[in-house]
Amino acid sequence: MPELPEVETIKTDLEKIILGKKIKVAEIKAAKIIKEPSAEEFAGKIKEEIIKKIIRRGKYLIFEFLSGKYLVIHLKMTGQLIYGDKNKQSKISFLLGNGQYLNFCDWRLFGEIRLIDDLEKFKGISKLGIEPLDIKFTIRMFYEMIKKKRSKIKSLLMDQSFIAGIGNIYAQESLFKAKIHPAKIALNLSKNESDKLFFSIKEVLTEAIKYRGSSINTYLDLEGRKGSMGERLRIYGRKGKPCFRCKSIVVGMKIAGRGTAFCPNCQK
DNA sequence: CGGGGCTCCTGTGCGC
DNA sequence: TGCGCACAGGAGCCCC
Repeated sequence: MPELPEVETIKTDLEKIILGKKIKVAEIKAAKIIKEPSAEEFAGKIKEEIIKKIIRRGKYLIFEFLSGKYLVIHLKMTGQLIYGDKNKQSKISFLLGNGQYLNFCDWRLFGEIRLIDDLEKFKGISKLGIEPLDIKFTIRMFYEMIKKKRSKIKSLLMDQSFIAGIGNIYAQESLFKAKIHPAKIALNLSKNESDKLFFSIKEVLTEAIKYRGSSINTYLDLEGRKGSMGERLRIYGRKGKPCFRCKSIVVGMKIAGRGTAFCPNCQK
């Protein structure tokens, strides 16, 4: 799914077109995506809400309404938000005050939408760890955090309660950039490795935002366009191909149930 | 605490 | 050609 850079791209695009607009109606074709309240209640409650602010927290996209309520969206693996005409594949369509639609599309139906009164009462958000691009996330803090952990470093990077927003693509990219083996136990990283990984995370995420995210399979931005970060990925999906750095054959393994590619020569 | 497996879904691609 | 399995950007849950 969209990870932090993809959600951030949608967020900044949304800010340009949707602030101050009203949601007239929500048309619900796949009720299972609405997690709370019930789909019927959701449709009734969201009418006439006016969008005051757009927030990203981890991989969550949040609409803050003038009323003080929040629309919380998680795109999971294949969710998309497409703005414009009504979209045939749309699972939830929001008709806006200007006659345009915000379409939530999601062929795997893993996506989640909630309308809630209090953000912090929602566990999915309250348990999230630090934002990796926040200035409060420091090199010193990162080392303090990882030196207590016995888990594999890649599992840790993808743990949303540890750091919010990194998923399977950018965890692999950050580790490749820092030349660290994805299965290395976190507390065994040296201070130097920890520092390299810290900068790699920031650089990889920043680059991915600059190039508007990776469109490996399904991710599209608000206008239905692909991001160009996919062409810039250095390790994700390259199992069996030569490493860009040393030409060794990239290998794959499963970590936390997820496919993981790494260079056995560069990443120690 | 950590990790493995399964689950929610649909679609694609590969090996036999 | 056809079938069945593995796998896909997420993450919660159970169990060990």
